[in-house]
Amino acid sequence: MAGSFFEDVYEVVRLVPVGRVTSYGAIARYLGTKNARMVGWAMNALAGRTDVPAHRVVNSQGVLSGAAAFETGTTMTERLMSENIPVKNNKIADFPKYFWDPEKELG
DNA sequence: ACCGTGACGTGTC
DNA sequence: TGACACGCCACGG
Repeated sequence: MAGSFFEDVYEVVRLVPVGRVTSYGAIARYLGTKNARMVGWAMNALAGRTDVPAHRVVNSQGVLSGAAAFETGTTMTERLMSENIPVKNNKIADFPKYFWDPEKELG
């Protein structure tokens, strides 16, 4: 599958269940890289695409650090809210409750 | 092959 | 708590 690092990232993001979120660092560790920035960078290249649920990826604190990359500054928040994920001030409330760890869930 | 860039993470002050 | 510095590495030019 490893066509490229980006594709691997996208594939993991697609595996995130509705109503759940994961973090850049979690994806980075799952893919074996030590740099979460690579994941963030891959997500940046995703701007405008709808075939990957980019809104389900936040930073380690549950903050929607990539909200600015969406259509509007509130698009990411609204998408999460529509999936029953509470967002307050660009941050997910009860983040640990909705966190989905690929390494733990997928193995 | 070198350089700049970057939706992060963690440790320190 | 909050702000800052540094490490990490894939990709395009």
